[in-house]
Amino acid sequence: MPRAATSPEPQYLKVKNHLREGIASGHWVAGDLLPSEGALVVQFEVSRMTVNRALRELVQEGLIERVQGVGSFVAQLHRISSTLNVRDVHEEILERGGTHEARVHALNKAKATPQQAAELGLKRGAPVFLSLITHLENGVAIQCEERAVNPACAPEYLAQDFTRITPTHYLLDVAPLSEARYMIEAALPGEVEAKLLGINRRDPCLVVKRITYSRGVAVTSVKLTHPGVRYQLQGSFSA
Amino acid sequence: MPRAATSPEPQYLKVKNHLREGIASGHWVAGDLLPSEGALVVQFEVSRMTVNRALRELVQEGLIERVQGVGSFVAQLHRISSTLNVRDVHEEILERGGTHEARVHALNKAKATPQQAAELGLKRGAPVFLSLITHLENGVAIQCEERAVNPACAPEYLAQDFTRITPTHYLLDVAPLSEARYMIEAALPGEVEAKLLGINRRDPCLVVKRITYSRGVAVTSVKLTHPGVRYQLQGSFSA
DNA sequence: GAACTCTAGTTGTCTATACAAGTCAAGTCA
DNA sequence: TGACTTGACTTGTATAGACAACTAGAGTTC
Repeated sequence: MPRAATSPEPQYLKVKNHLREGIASGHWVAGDLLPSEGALVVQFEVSRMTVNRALRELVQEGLIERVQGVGSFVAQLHRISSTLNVRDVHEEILERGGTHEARVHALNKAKATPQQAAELGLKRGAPVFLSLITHLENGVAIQCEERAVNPACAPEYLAQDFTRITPTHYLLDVAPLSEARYMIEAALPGEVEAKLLGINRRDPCLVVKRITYSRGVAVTSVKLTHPGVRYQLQGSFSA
Repeated sequence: MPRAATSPEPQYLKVKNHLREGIASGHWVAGDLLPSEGALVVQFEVSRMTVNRALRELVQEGLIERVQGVGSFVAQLHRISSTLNVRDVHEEILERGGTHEARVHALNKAKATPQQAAELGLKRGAPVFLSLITHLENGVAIQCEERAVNPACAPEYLAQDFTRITPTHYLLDVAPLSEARYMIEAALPGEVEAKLLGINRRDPCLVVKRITYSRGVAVTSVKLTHPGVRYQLQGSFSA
């Protein structure tokens, strides 16, 4: 049977929205058994593949859970999860309509400290590239970026002009991102960070530590220090 | 044609992994044109629906982008995005193997301050329910929870025993979650928070502010203050 | 050269069917 | 009673084909 030709909204979305609304409205609550694929096929007069796609996507969105042989259930919505974007600061500032300026305070080769070696999977004392850069939005420092780079992944790192391209951007170009670990905490700035950010050592900072991997190899570890008074992470979540 | 009966890994996953690995290995880099569905159908000897599913899921994961009439391309991986779970503190502590204890310091009705009214979409001076609770992990305070609740959404809020069930959990039971906004920042604790958390007023704190909505109506706004030295948000991301 | 048409190739959606695999309860048999 | 079988129902995956919507480039016409 050919589909209704003048359908603006795809059929699978109709099924999906029907279930979504039923959950949002409380018609089905967490744990409830939803209609089976077969029942939805009859109700919406579509093929099972279409219903199946709708349900698979709802699983993917975390709204429902399915058990083979049993049925589909409304998921426990007892967690508020949201996509946190840890983004290139340059793009982020431009998106806000601000101007971005980077100041390179250090860019050199050094022997890895034990911590750096552990984070990057190098031998203690092996060479690493280090950079210390502050990022300014409309002339005000909002991020202090302390970075250690695995030389094997970006041999030309020291030759870059980081006032023109951010290390994040450069490294993503050089080494395809495959994995990242991050940690967010509140802390007081060190002496260096306080000076570079132009803040008092007692001013709280939002610190993001991140290690990124490419093809299973640690490329870089970075500590991003933001003045708490000038920087927030924001986001929203929609069921 | 029947599928190969003894296939442990589904066909669509084979296609998906092939493309994923090609991207991770740098065989295709950001912006590259990927093989068309038709080409993959020939290469893997599967139906187009199977290839299509693989590609749709890769779009969903942000690894590729598709343009109708043109082709499929490797996405710009210039953002590290990760699912941030802002979870019920009770579950979170139990998952770490710790013991959770809640202390209710206040639980009362009051007139909404202008800020509370604005956040919850109420009239200034309208009644709101307020609670002030600290959460302890293994006897140590790790979170101070200051909450304002829209009475229309949870009329029985004041009658709950929040030493037994967390407000987060109770509210999610009463009002199905549909949307949330959050903000994460570093700040110094107020006098009350410092006292309740047993920390110095100069100790930096990780503050999460969150407003949650149910069916478009604001249910609750909450400010969660964590001692920076005892609490971190962590996560990982995998392409 | 500029505007238009046509066409091959691509993705987006949908169908009808099929078999595999898992669950559960009713029925059967020792 | 207890162990086993059977069958109905569910989801998971896969197929072969179809039409729609869109794009880009080649070809045609003016």
